[in-house]
Amino acid sequence: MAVKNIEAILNLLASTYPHAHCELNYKNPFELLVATILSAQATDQKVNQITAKLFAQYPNPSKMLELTPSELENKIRSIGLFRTKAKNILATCKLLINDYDGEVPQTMDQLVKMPGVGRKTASVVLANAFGVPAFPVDTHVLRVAKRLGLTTENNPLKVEKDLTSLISEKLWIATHHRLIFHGRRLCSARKPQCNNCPLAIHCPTRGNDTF
DNA sequence: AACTCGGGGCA
DNA sequence: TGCCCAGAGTT
Repeated sequence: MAVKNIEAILNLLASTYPHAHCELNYKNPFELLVATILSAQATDQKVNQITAKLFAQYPNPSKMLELTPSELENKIRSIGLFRTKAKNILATCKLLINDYDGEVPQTMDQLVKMPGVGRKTASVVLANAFGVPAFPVDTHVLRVAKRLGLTTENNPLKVEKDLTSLISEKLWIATHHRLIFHGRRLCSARKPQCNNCPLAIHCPTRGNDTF
């Protein structure tokens, strides 16, 4: 789809959020993969306070597999969905060791086969850990992109197609992070602060919080 | 498309 | 208190 103000919107996002970045703490692709699995429906802040201790003791798949499911559950219990996430993380570690020599693969097809890894998580790992062009679409991106008129779709994959065709490849991950920051600060799900929004002049839905 | 998982965040 | 959530998987 064509968006007349796309350049202006991208420039305003860049100037408003010049330092937007991945807020998950990690030192290697494996840590980012685990942290991103943990981040589903949880804040990066909560994930970081868990992974700080976890990664110090279990920095790779084989170390992580020294933990039983219930032991790992107890270490991540302070965030939600802990049983599912513990099971998925351990299953993913086994897959990494069995099929990838303990390394994190660098393609979307391989990553989304991992338990607990969907397209959003895979995109985060590809873009942030490997510099592979990818555009993670989460609920913030979904909501903000739709409000800004960058897409009319509701399906995350279709939204991703719209955004990646609309925006130059080298700006994908930066724009992703800027949309996240914007979605948390001003363009929140409830009561968006359109009065203080520097993008309002270009926003077709400004003042309308029903999107 | 509509569930389920789940403790935390926030009104 | 009672919603909703920085997704993914199953039905």
